[in-house]
Amino acid sequence: METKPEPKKRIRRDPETTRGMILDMTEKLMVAEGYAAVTTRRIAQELGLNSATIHYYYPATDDLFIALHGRMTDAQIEGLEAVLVSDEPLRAFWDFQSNWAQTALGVEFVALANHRKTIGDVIAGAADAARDRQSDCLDKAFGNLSADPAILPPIALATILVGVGRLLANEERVGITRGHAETRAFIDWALGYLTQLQQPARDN
Amino acid sequence: METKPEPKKRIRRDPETTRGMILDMTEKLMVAEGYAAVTTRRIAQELGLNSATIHYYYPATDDLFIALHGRMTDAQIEGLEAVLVSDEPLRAFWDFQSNWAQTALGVEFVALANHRKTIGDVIAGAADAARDRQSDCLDKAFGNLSADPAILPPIALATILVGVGRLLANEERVGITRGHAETRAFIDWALGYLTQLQQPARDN
DNA sequence: GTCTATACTTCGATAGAC
DNA sequence: GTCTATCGAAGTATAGAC
Repeated sequence: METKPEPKKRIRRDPETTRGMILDMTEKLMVAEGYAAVTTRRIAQELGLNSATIHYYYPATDDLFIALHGRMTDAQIEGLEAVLVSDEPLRAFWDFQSNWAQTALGVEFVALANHRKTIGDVIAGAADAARDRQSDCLDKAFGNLSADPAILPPIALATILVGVGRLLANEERVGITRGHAETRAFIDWALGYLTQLQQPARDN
Repeated sequence: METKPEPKKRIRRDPETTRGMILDMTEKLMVAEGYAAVTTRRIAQELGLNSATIHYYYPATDDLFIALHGRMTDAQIEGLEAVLVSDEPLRAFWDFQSNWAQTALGVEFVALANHRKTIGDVIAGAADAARDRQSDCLDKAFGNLSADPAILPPIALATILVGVGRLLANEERVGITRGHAETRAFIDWALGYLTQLQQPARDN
């Protein structure tokens, strides 16, 4: 006996609420299962929505990724503002980079950029801008972070901290932990050293 | 007028040759377009083969990834052996990590591990072993690389160089270059400093 | 060892009812 | 604004001819 399934209730929501729900779920899926797990059907299923609804807000899947990337970039800038007003800006920057949950998201976007050339351009431009922003942030908070500023300019320090932070976050996500404790210990020591180095210069 | 297409010629190859061709193409696709671009049909098309042939050698797609990962790990170990006999092992290690073409491949595998939990375990175990190996390598070539070995043990240095090297290689692949020159300059300086630090200790 | 052919699945995207 | 329904493309995997 085939019984015709009841038609699903149509719940009318505020458009911005739905947009937010969709982006939240996209982010969740990307971090937990990788960008390839993001499909309009999967998002709809997780949210109890219909896949056509996803397409209503984001006509193509690329639109979805680009929108989420924009939101991520905004959040990153906000986070950096907080670093600027911290007591220990350098350490705050490191904590932000190495523990920030969205580090994993950034890695997924780089991988995605490699797979889909279309959105690669968008992401590449935003990443360059973000590094400038990171550099400015360290610059304002610290001036120069070495006896010889030519040796370790803020932008190089930012790049290194981002690189190491990403490796740790990314590897820990898949269960790789060898060498991580030793690395964190060294970074911790180095940040203290750099801060100390900066202190006398500030007094002059 | 429908004309029946001529059946394709069946070329008999040495099995190991075909296996190599398949792995080569898989690697090429992963590096150029990301792991999501690796499909049995795509590989077959690029090689002028039939997709069923791919399944003959690697029944499931996961088998293909695992086989390639094993080959990559072997190549990595071979590369490290070369580092051991270099005049400047530390610099050789860095060159190996930051310019090595297979860096991009490693990143794809981490992303893949996140997407497919099944092969994630295999990859995680191999990555831990590889880091041990890297550490051994630096250890043998250098003993301890800091005035206080507790500060910067070889495994931490290996992790940092891998992290920064991967970030640079990975970003350059998608056109992100901000801060890279400054970072390379600093790493270059730091490696020289560490080598110098090591020199007197060797003479004692 | 390599091919043809096919069954089954999942995805993106759209038309149109409500 | 959200649903049903559907098309077409692309994927995995297998059976069986050659």
